[in-house]
Amino acid sequence: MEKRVRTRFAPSPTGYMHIGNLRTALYTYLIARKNGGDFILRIEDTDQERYVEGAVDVIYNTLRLTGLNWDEGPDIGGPVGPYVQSQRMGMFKEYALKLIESGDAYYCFCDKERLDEVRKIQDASHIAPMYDRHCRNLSKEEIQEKLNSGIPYVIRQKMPLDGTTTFHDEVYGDITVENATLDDQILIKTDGMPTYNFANVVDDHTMGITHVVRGNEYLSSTPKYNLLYKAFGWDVPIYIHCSPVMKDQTTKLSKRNGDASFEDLLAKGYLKDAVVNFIALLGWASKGEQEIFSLEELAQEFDISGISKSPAIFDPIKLKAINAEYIRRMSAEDFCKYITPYIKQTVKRDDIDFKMLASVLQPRTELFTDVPEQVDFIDALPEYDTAMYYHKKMKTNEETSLEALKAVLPVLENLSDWNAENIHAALFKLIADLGVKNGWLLWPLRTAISGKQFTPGGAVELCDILGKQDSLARIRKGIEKLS
RNA sequence: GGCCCGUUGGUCAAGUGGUUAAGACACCGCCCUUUCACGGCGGAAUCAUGGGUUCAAGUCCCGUACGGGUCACCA
Repeated sequence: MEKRVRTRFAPSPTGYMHIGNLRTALYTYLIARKNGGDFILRIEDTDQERYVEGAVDVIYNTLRLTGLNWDEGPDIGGPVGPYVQSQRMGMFKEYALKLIESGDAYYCFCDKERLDEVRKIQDASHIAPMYDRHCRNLSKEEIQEKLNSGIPYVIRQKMPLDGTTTFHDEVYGDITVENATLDDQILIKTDGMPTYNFANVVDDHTMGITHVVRGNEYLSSTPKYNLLYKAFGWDVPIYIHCSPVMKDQTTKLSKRNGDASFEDLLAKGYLKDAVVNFIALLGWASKGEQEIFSLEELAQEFDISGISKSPAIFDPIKLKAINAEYIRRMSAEDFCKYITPYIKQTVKRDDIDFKMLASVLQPRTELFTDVPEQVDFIDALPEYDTAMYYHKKMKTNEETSLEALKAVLPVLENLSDWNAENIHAALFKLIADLGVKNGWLLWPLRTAISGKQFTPGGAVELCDILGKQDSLARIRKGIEKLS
């Protein structure tokens, strides 16, 4: 029987959800769901110096909001807890001791000064900085003596001195390194606590993790992990290393560079589902040509073989396009609900039919935050230049526009039942009567009532939205300006 | 610097030895149209580079260039 798939997202609580991290979480989640397995959340909080208040909540909130629901985690528990790394600290030393017994690790009593000295010499002679294995071959007696006299020690991994180590990664294929290039890394620190590298391996194994998904900065330490699994006699997990999300050709997206975090993107008006969809596509391609996916669809479609090796540049323009696609696919009711607060930022008058306004806004909204500016002409007619009445293709200019507005005014004044249908009928009858092109009449009208170059909707819709009184007042204002 | 990894249009990318080298975003043009959008149609635009293997190379091998990662008692 196949082993049940178990994946884990193991973030450090930094108080900030980086887009690259969220993408890793997403892929990790999707692999679990696709295979009917478990998605586990483990908080790696052992770096006390980086401790940030409320940071764990940022992780919970982001995962919940995006729908990346975990099956086991600190808040809901599970069979292999605890799920907070700082609460697991007791178990690691005995694992390290086992490795000492098997000859895969050793005590090291070197102090900081000696290590610094060694490093300095290596630097000076341009040798790769590495522990010089000074304590690797101490006799049993020497070790016991130092232990007895209470000299502080660390436990280091004993790397093979020759040969090679090969591991397989689902994205990068087989990677082989010379064992001689592997440092005898520290497993247990002077304070008895494990290093990340050690804790990670032991945690992943004891939690039954089958697929390790992480950034490719871990590619170079993976051989050491593999040797650890081998030393313990444990099954090596399936590795999936993901290339980073870039800001441009040479720079990673990062907090330091002031790049967008997930929460920043939401604040900028992006829909959470659009962001998730976009980052899924950043470094992964589906077999088919579909690009818009719900989380459920992604869980169906996701395939590790579609993950790309090369880094992907975060393109805000593409994100915006996907966001616009999500907006267009919303039901009219939902859109109206979402958009109302944004409209209200600039529209204070209470005689506006929001439903109607929303319906003209929907096909031309890419970002909710663009809306306030789009509707800023509704409360009051903005100051505008009469040059706007000139339009080459419409064959209009200031004179023809004056003529057009003068013709329109009485017709609309006499319109008793003010709605889009009637306005349309009246205006097109006038156009027919005058024997002019639609634009000759409608371009100046739209200009007069909006004072804007671009508007959500044409003259008819705008008249309807603004109401009879206001529309007529704006037309008179236009006539005045043009006279 | 040592080691590891990567490189298909502006961007995301398909491609697994034989393709007119998909598709999407962006861009340009046209159509629709009362503006802008939406929608429809079309266009320009890519295999980093040099060798080799092969009847045939974006695809396999070697070198070069460029970019990234990693070399902590951090995670």
